[in-house]
Amino acid sequence: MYETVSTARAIADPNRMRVLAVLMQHEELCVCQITALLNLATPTVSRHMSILRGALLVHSRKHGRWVYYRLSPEFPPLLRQWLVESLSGSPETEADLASLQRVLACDPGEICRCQRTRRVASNGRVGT
Amino acid sequence: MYETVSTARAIADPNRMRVLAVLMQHEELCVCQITALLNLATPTVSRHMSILRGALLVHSRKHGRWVYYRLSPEFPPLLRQWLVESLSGSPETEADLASLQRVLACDPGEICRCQRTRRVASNGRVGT
DNA sequence: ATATCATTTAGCCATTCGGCTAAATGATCT
DNA sequence: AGATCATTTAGCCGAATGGCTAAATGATAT
Repeated sequence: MYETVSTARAIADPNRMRVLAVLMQHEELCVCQITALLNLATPTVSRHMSILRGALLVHSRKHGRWVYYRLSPEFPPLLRQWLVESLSGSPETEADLASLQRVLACDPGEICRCQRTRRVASNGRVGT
Repeated sequence: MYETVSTARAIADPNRMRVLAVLMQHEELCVCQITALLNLATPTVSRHMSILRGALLVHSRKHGRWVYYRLSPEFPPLLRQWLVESLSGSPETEADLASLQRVLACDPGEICRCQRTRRVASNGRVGT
């Protein structure tokens, strides 16, 4: 039963649910793409993804410096069906799928560069 | 989407999941019976149940001083199927179903009396 | 009307969660 | 080897969670 609870806890967060909804439509995304989608700090996204991985809902693959995430093959089918049924058409999901298209239009390297720049810029501005 | 998240949050707690698992087998239980099953303080159970009701997973019916809870008719069927599949056979669920039989063997008035007594006893013993 | 009783609400406390920044890791490229 | 870079880990902080006790509520029964 604790496995079931841990699965439920994993999906019981809006940002993690958004990631899952998107991964149901797109197969595979790297961390920086997810970061762009959720508009959160990279470490925050990384922790969310590790929670999803801990619950076996998501699987990660390392390729060079990039880490790609996709839904795990053992994602419970009924749970997935419920999420699809329940999320599809919601304004938030629609908006995320639109963002996804914009994210996919850039190459990942570009996205990372932007994220780095943004970080540095804000650091520079904050100092004294 | 926030409704979906709130549903997920509602089931993302072991004690609430236990209640749901039991209500899938027994249709209707009153608060004192659930309290006996979970072995928690009554107010704690009451709050858990109000969270489940808030997520529309559970429906309550008042009869005299007693309040009876049952699964809501609009409990998402796919979610329910997943829970059944995922929880059935787990040791915790088995144990709870066994407890359920013991609880059902008593009449609810008796259970309430016990709970009152227990409360009073512990209050009495703790003093000074 | 008063007392009793089942449940809920209010309020307290320790723990968990989710965000962030800074530092560590592990891989690539000069 | 050393620099650069994508991601993860560590650690901090305020908000939410889940437990409890005490008090309030709303219904019966005397």
